Amino acid sequence: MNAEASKAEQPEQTEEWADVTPDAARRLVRAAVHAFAERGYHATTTRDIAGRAGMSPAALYIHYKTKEELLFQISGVGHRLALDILRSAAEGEGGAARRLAAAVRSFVRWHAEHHTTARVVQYELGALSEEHYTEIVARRREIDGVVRGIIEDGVRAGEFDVPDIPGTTLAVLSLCIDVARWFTTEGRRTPDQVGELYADLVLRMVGATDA
Amino acid sequence: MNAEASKAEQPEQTEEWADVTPDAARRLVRAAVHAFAERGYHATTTRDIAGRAGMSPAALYIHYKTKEELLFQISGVGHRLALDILRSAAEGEGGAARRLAAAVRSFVRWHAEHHTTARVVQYELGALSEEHYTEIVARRREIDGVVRGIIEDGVRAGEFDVPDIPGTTLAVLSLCIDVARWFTTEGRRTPDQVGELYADLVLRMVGATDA
DNA sequence: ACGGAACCTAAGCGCTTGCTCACCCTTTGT
DNA sequence: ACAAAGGGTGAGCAAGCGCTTAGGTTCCGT
Repeated sequence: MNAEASKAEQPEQTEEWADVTPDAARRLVRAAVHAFAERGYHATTTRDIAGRAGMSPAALYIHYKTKEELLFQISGVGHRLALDILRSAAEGEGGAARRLAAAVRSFVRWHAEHHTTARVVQYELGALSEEHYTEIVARRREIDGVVRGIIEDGVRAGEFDVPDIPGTTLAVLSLCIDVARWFTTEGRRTPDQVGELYADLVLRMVGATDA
Repeated sequence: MNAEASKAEQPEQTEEWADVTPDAARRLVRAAVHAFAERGYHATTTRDIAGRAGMSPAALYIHYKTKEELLFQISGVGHRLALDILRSAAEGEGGAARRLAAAVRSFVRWHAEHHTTARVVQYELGALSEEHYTEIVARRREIDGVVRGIIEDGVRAGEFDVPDIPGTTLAVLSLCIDVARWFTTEGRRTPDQVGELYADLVLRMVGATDA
C-alpha cells in the first residue's frame, strides 16, 4: 500500500512513523521499538532508548512524560495501522473467500515485515497503564469484529462451512498474530510467502468452497 | 494422563511440579510461575517470588543460584511435559488424521489448562542465559519434529493434502502455542472445548480426507 | 537587537533491584 | 551429648533504575 520507499537506511520497513513529530520524537519511537522488541519493555532502560536515539537520557522526557507513554504511542499507532490494513482488505472487492484471503495475506505480511513493531504491539500490552490498556483493548475488539464480519458474510452466502464463528475468528487472528513471535528476516520465508501460505490455510479452516 | 487429583488446593491444575524437591523449592517454583505469568520475568522481583512462597528474599538463594536459574528450571520441566504430551499422542493408535487430532487436542488442552506455566514456557525464552537458551531450543526442535512426523505420515499415506509441510507444521504449532497468550479461565470456553475446536481446524488445514 | 520558545545536557536524587553475609534454629548420625 | 548439615532470617551492599532539575544553546518573530 505504501509505495514510497525510504533511502534504504532501514531496508526492511516502509516508513511507519512518518506522522510522529517532531523528528526527535520519531527517533525515540524507532529506538524504543527496536529495544522493546529485542529485550521486552521491562528489560529496556530509558538510557538505552535515549542512547540508541543519539540523545542524553533526559531528552526523552521532553517529548514523553514517562517510558510507558512512549510504549502507548507505539501501541496506539501500531494498532491503528493494523486495523487500517485489515479494513481496506475487508472492504475490497469480491466474495467473502477473496476478501478473507486478502485480509489474512496483508495482515500476516504486516506482522512479518514489521515484526519488531508487531512484537511490541502484540506482546507488551500488559505493560500499559490501566487506562491506556482499556483504550487499546477497544481497538483490538474492532480488529476482531472486522474478521468476524467477513466470516459471517461467507457463512451467510454459503461460501464457508464454519460451525463455531467466534472460535474460528479467534483462531484465525491468533494464527496471524503469532507470526510476530516467530518470524525473523534470517528465516527461509519472505513476508509475501508467509502471507500466501497463511491465506491458503485460513481458507481451508473456514471450509471455503474452492479457492 | 495424570490420574491422581490433588486435594483441590489449586483446583485448575493437576500437579505438574511433583518431582521438584525439596518442598521449599517446589513452593518457589509455583510462586515464580504465577508471578512470571502475570507480570513477566523482568517485572518480577525476587522479593515478590519469595513473598508468595512464604519466605524471606534470602531463602530463594539457598535453592537457586540466581533468578534466571529458577526460570530455567520452570522452562525445562515445562518443555519436557509438553514434549511428553505430544509424543504419547503421536505414538498412539490409528491413522495420521486420528493421531494429529489427538496431538493437537492434548497439546492445546495443556496450554489452556496450564496457561500460566505455558505462558512462561512460550514467552519468556528471551530471558534465559545463552547456554540455557540453546538447550531449550533443542527441545523445541524435537517438538517440531514430532508434529512434522505425523503430517509427513499423513501425506505419505495419501490421507492429507499439504503443499508445504514445514510451513504447515509451523502454523499448526504456532496456533497451539498462542493459546497460552489469550486463554483465561474466565473465558467462555473450557480447555476441552478449545482442544476439540482446534483439532477440527487443524484437520481442515492439512486437508484430511474425512474427520 | 533581543526576549522567549524549543530543545538539549550534566549531574544527580530517591528508590528498588538482585544478591550476600553473619548468624540462628532444628534435625540427624554417632 | 554434641558436631555437622540443612534450611531459614534480618540487615544491608553495590549497582542500576525512572525521572527531575538547573542551566546552556540555538533559532525565530518583531
